[in-house]
Amino acid sequence: MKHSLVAVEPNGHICSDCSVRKFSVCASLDANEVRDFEHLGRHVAFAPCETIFSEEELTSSFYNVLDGVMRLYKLLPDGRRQIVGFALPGDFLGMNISGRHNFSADAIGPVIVCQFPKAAFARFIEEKPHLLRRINELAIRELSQARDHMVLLGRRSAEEKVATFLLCWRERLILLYGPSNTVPLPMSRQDIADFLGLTIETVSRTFTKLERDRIIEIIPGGISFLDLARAEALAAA
Amino acid sequence: MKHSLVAVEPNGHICSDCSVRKFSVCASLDANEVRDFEHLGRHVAFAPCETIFSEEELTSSFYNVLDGVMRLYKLLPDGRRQIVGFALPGDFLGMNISGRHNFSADAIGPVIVCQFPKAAFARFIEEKPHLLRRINELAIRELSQARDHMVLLGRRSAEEKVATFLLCWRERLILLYGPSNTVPLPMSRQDIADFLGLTIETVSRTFTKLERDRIIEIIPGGISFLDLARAEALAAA
DNA sequence: CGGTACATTGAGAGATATCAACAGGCGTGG
DNA sequence: CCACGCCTGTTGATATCTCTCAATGTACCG
Repeated sequence: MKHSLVAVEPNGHICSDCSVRKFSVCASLDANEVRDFEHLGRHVAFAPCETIFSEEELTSSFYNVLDGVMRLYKLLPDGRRQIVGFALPGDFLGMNISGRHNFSADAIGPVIVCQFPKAAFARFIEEKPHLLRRINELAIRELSQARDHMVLLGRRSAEEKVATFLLCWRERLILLYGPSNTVPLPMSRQDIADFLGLTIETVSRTFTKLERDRIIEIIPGGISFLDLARAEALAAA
Repeated sequence: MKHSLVAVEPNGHICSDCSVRKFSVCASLDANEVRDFEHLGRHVAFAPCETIFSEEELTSSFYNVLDGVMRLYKLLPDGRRQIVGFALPGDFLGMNISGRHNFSADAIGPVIVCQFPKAAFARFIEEKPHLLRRINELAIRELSQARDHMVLLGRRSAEEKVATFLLCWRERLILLYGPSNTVPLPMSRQDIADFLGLTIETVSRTFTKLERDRIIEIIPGGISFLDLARAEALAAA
């Protein structure tokens, strides 16, 4: 794996133009604060499959995803993997209590992040209670999603899991890129399986079944919904 | 179900004497602030199985658990239940983005909470960034626990689930009440099953198996660890 | 003492995992 | 440009774990 921590724009970026500003922590900052904020972060690009940070590693930076998709996961000692989430543009990563990351993060495709040194960020936040409030808001939202995912992992069948995943993923993409019934899936079947607590074979079979039932159509790099209503019925069940 | 929202001490309590102060959100407040804080909360007692709040209900209050154990859960439309956590003294409940609770909370045994009207609490927090920071800290810790639980739900066997649960529950009780190899389990087998994504029968069988293997001993209202090392080996696996 | 709720145990079924083979796409290198 | 190999995904056959259904046991309480 190449280790290409390339700074794309060494502090030459303009936050006020940032494409993820309104989704991100920075949404809470006013024009003046954004100017100060610009000196804090630097854009960094990661190649597909590169690791942004690993579980148990000391936290030296926080990250704001600008472009691309990341998988966030935890490993058991014997190698079993649980993906705890996928990060999309606007997501803010790295907050923790212990000073160590409590999950790992890989780039799925090419990824660009805005990286903030932890110490400088902590100093900046010190006199910005509204930024803290924004971060808190994001944490609470994530917590709510985490609980939803617990329900999925603990109490749903394979078919329900896959249908729910496809619908939720679609919703997230709609928020970012606008409505569409075609849903790109940049992650592998293995990633989906590890997210849903299934095996790759079960995921594959379930996709095929949903296609046979004319609920989705499998297309290269994603799926397309043929019958959203029936998909939602499966997911709600 | 009786609806006994009895105010135990109608604002006659003294926060500085509070048993959960050092575990709770209030830990971040200094002596003066605590005095103001006292006027905000009121102690409320709930009988076993009473509901403190329900999912989707409008959030009118936040709650600080003072005594007892609560189950926090979500229901699927068809009645399947996933317990997303158990609340113990010191836990702070009710934060959300949407203005509605995103899970339900029942008392397991008798419970006493410190209830804060949402609006008053929001006003109080306004000029107390350290309280906000404390709340954020608790949210981030919970998020980390939620992710750990996702790994358990998605990737662990029944035996691993039960062993992990017993050990984690023991750790939490140790933090509150000091070390012991005897672990009270105030929740029912059904609660444990719904927490671990199992059925009651599987939980019962697994308890029995752990006892046959001389790892635990089942006692009325709880278990006792006979071989902590082997339990930890099962949980780590 | 009987009843009810909870827990345990057993037998069998079913969903998902496991193991194995095969197919398709893509890049590389001849 | 085509052939080969690799990687990912799909499909099939079988195994296994956990669930389901049913019966029994146990503790608590009126």
